[in-house]
Amino acid sequence: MATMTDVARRAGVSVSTVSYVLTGTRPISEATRDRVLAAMAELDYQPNAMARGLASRRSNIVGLLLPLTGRALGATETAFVTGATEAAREAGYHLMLCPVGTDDSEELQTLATQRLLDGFLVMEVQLTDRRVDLLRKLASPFVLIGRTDDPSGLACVDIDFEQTVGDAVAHLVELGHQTIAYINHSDASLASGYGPAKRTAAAFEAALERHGVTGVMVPTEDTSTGGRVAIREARERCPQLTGVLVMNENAALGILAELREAGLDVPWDVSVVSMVTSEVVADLASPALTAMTSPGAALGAAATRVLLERLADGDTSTYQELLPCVLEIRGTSAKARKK
Amino acid sequence: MATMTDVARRAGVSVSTVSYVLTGTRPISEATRDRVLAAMAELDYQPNAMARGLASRRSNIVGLLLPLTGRALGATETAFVTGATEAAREAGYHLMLCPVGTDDSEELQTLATQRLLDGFLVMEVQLTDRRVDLLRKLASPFVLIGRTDDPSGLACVDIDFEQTVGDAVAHLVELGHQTIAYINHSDASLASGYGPAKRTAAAFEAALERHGVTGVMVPTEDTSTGGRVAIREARERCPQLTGVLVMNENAALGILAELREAGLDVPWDVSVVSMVTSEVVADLASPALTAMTSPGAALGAAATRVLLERLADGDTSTYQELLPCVLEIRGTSAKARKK
DNA sequence: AACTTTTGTCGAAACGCTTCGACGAAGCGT
DNA sequence: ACGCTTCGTCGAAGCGTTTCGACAAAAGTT
Repeated sequence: MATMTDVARRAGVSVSTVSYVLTGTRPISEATRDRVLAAMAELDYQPNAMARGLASRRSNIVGLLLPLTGRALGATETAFVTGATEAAREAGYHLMLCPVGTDDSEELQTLATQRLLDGFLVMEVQLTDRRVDLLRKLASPFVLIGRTDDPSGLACVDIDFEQTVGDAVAHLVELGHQTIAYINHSDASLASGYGPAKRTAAAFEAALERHGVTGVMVPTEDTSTGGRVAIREARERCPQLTGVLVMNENAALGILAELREAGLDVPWDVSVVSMVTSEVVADLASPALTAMTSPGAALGAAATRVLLERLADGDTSTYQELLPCVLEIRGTSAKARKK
Repeated sequence: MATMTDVARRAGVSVSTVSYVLTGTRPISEATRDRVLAAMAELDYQPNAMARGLASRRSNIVGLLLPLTGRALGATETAFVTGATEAAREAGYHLMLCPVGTDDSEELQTLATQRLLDGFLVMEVQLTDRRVDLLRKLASPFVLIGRTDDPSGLACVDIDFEQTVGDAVAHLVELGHQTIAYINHSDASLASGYGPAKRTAAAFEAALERHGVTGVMVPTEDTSTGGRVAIREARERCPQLTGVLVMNENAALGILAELREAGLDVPWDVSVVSMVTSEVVADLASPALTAMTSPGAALGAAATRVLLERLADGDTSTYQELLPCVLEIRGTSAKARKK
């Protein structure tokens, strides 16, 4: 394995010159640069990442804090991860997956003080999140995917839930639906202060009011069965319901099945709009789900860009970027039947 | 940030002694060890990962080579990634996601010669895979998830497709199904030599013969629509067909929808068994899919363990470990109707 | 009792890079 | 032609560890 010293010797220059060619920190004459570059090529030289990291105090690696709950990642999260990874690579950075529980401060502290990572992307942010306090204390640069209840002083990239719910409800109302159910995440998420659950709940209320239509919110488990149970409950509480908004991809499929078995036709009897849904899952359903497609990859890429920017210029001010899910009309929404 | 020198000074020993306490490379007296440990605790000392990596030539990071095709990862792949990550962490290692195309040798070479990673986990292995040759040439330790056509001299961990297909067909035959369709991956995958596609095709033939039943194989796209098209074709070619084996989760849902719309009842008219399927997706379907559940997380963990073992003892001999998918009977398979 | 080993510790030399200060050679305004 | 800045390069001092050789003291071997 060739080292910088080898390159320097071969090019007839000093080690520091080689380093300057590599990093561009100081001007180098064209002639010298060419000689150095040639030497590198001939020797198949690759800078040693560890040595470089030690000397420069930057690893060019960012960590992705991802609480692995044991259950699989949804398509949205996956897209996020891949988006972030790609964006990092394009900027010459690497992405390290860090399966650290939301309140495993021990582990996170170790990770952050090891100097292995230049900064962090924080996923699955809670409304009050201990990781945020810790990272702040340790002065590690980080960007949240999501928001705490008070995002001042933080850098966040998140889905614009208010807008998304608003657009979804608007879509249903435009189609003539006057009674709309919102199948949210579970009671437990709501209680634990999970941001998306709380924000969408509020946004749903607001949207109903704005359009002067009525509706119910039913929290439920993020599973197919959860969807079945929820739609049953919703129809009991609101028999005249013709529009359904559902937070969870998995629940959406359950809802479709349950409605079909109840002898109701989707979209003609009931329209269903699924939120924060990936294309893959939307297409799995029959008919394919009309959905608010989550900008998973875009979110990941945006978050990464923001983090890298901040690493470069040391900026630490408040920053917020909200990306809406975009309405993708497929087969589960249609004009409401005349009463 | 405290360094080892600080700890040494505080404990009244030399730096090397502190290092020995940390790494256990040489015997240290109980008394000294305690003093050092105490000093570390008082100073909140954390070894610097870069310095350690430079000096020891090991980063304690393994790379996961994952061709990101742009489309999202399936549940199986996701489980694999999380399984690997967890296993690595338990052994004091980190996992880095490396989105490197199957034939982006350039990128891989850079990655491997950078000395950032101690070894590689290789996903999405092709029957003839250039990455394998490259890693071998560079003498980078690696473990394949999957197999090349000639796995001699390699370390592989893979799904036992032969066994899995065998079990699935056996299940259908036991239920009395005499004509079985196998909906495989696409023609393109087959042509490009994608291992799972080819291996299952062969295993399917063998299983049919073994049980003396008839069947067809239909390759198709890994989408819901793909499943619809394929089942239509299968029924045309084999009208008496009552059992379906399907490789792809997404296609499985399409098949269910198509059969339903054709007025056929699953499982009573046709039984469907989905292969290499995750629980989440299986439960999404109505009825829930009878499936060969893929051991995603277990595979990831196994691969990681093998890799770390090899890193530790420098072993480089052939190794192969095959994990079967296990049959999970849910709602889409039942006794064949008497003719 | 005279040896060899093992144990516990130290000092110093790497590991392969970045970065700082220095310094001659140009380039420039006057 | 005189200082002044800018350019291009070098040497050397880190960065924070691990690891090697050395060595005294303790423990085993005959």
